[in-house]
Amino acid sequence: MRKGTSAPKEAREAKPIRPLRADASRNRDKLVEVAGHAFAEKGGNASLEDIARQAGVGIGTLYRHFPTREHLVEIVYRREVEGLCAAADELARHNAPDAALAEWMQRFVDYIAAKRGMANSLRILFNANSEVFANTSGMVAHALRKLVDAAVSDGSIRSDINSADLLQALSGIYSAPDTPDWREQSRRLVSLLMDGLRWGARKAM
Amino acid sequence: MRKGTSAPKEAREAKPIRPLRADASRNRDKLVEVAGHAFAEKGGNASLEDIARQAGVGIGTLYRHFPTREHLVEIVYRREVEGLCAAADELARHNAPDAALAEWMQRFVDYIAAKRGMANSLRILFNANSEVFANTSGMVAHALRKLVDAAVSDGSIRSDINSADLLQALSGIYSAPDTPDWREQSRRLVSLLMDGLRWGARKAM
DNA sequence: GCTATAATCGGAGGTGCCTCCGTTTTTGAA
DNA sequence: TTCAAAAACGGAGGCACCTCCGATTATAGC
Repeated sequence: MRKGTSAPKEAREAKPIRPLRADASRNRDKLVEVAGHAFAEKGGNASLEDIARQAGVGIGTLYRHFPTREHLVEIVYRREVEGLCAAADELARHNAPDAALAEWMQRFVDYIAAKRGMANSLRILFNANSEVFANTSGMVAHALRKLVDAAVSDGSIRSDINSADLLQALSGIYSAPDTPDWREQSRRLVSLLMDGLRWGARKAM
Repeated sequence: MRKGTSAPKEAREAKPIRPLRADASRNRDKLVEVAGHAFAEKGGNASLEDIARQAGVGIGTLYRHFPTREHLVEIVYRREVEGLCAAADELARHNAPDAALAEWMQRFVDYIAAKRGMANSLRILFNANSEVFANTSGMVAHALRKLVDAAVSDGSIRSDINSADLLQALSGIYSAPDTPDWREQSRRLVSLLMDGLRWGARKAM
């Protein structure tokens, strides 16, 4: 939030009776896409006017679709979580179960790295509207569980661990302090976790 | 924070070798005073330009004294905590110990009520600079302890409770959700606490 | 294809943030 | 008292936020 005296926003996304008009829908998609890049690059307070400009629409259009900065952050956030979770299925189809798990966790780290910049907006969102997070964190847990279960069944990782434990470890990564080499450190940590998981698995390495 | 692309602020209050020039000191005091009212009335993002205007100085002067909004919030906050704690001694001098304690807790509630508006700035401050809070919360604890100890010694409240317990209860008030009748509810709660404290005291009521 | 109309666009405008720097004031040493 | 240097003042300027509403455009029914 920045503007001084304005009252708290209450505008909620009215459920459209009729589908979005074709141009509107196009613009909206473009805005979300551009915003994703902008937030990743410049953090959670990238200029909304820049985003509108890059998407080739007026600032008014941006605000009609997303009444507040947080609305936009939320959509971007949700879209990326969905992407991350979809990638889990994709990875599982094309890799050995343990490799899929390893790769997915690395992507998780990258994903979190991108989100650190918008931490502040996400926090505001969290206070206002925590159901979004309930949904999305549920999705992440589900994706992780499928990968872990597959790898356990396959015998490529040990069976005395469950996905909740692993999620706990990954959460720790999220809340670690924001040092310059955070990303590298986290990637090493994930490697370490994977080694631990493979050690003592039924299937020899 | 609102401005988009600006880098994080690092400016710290340089410790002045020489005392502030007379006019500067006057302006600074006036700014803090006006800011106190403004934050209480309009919340933590009252317009800084308004504050400067009301204090009769230019916006540049405000920013020279307080490089960020949070600096100003911090000073106001600290000043008010000090006032609250000083009031404890004052109350103790002019009232019976239990009355002093009761009154002080009510003032604590009022004080918190005023601060709810600036919760967001305080949170940012807290992340950046939590030593301020360590100091001030220590002061509050100390003030409360003196009042409680005096009332216990005097026999006007029961002795099987300590000031830390009471502080815990008061903290609960702080974190309660922000309903419209928050203040009234909290005042009643404090009354209730006081009744509990007096019940079973050595000295009959 | 044509048109009425509902939906959408887009940018001007008012406000706030913060910085920068020329101008003014205070200070203290002569 | 005088005056040069140091300190402080203050507002213009550039950018961003968000709102409002006249202009534009897609859509549905004919």
